[in-house]
Amino acid sequence: MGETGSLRTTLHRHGMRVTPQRRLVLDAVRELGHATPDQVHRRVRSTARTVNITTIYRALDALEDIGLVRHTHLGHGAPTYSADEHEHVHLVCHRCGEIDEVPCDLLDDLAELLRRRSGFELDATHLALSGTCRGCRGTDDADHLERAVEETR
Amino acid sequence: MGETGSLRTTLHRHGMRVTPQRRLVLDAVRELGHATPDQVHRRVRSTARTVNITTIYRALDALEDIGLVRHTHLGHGAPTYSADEHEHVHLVCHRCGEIDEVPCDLLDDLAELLRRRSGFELDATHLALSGTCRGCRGTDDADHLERAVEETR
DNA sequence: GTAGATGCAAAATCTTTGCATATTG
DNA sequence: CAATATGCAAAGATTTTGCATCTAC
Repeated sequence: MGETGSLRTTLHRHGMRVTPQRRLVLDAVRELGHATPDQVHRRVRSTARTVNITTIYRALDALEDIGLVRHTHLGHGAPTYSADEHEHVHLVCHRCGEIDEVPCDLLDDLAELLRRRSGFELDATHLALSGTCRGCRGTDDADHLERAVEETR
Repeated sequence: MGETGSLRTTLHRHGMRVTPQRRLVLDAVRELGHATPDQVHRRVRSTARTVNITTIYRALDALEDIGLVRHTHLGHGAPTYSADEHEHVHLVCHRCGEIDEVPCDLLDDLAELLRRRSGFELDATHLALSGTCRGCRGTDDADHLERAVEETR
């Protein structure tokens, strides 16, 4: 009842209604960790066949408005949604596409720096950092090196 | 001839050809700082009316392949491309959409941390950090506070 | 009962692809 | 001349909108 209570009260506080579709969407997001609207749709459909993709988009928007889910852009494609409580920073390898997750508090120092320097309040729970993962580093370094050397002369 | 030389040699090294369209696209990206394919298209069109949006996409891909431009996802919409030399971190306000830019080296410590911890080589030049800008912090904080208080009881 | 949500179909975006033609090296 | 790039039209993919119907409260 805890989870449900949270959804119900949070929706009500914003003058929104509790519907089975919204419950299912929130459940799907929580179960999937992070997922695109399409993935959420598929998940929801496995329980309720008739739910339309339009409803998924609208439910995700609604849940995001009230702060129960967030979205992040992990790569080229569609945004991925995740539950509010599912907090971590994504490390996206631009080479192989692999996504690693690390705790948000690794960014505490940076957050403090940005706050002081620019008055910017970093939201580390939204974050995707791109770079090269351990596995790809060997090859990638070689590539860059070759290019850099040729470039210099 | 420096700029042009770089484009020419870099393209050639990858077995690609120098075309007016590619030059214009690269120029546009450099002039615009960061821009969506559509914005690049408009810019290029102001000089060469007939250049097709398809060509913009292909040119951006080509230039990205050879490392002269990169793209970042700043928000919901289209990716924005920027020139390789145009390095900075974007601070994207999820409230008002404003984009601030700060030097990459603010992330040096974090990069070192991630390298040691996860073997991940952070590419700070690709980066968009989301959060709340100074201007929006007042309102946003109030919002969160209200919500947090109600949530707790 | 009424405001708000859903489903469906259609439109709007954004991006990619196929192919004939044109251009670069 | 041969390999590549471009333009155009059409197809794909993703997301949004309009509207009639339905549902939560």
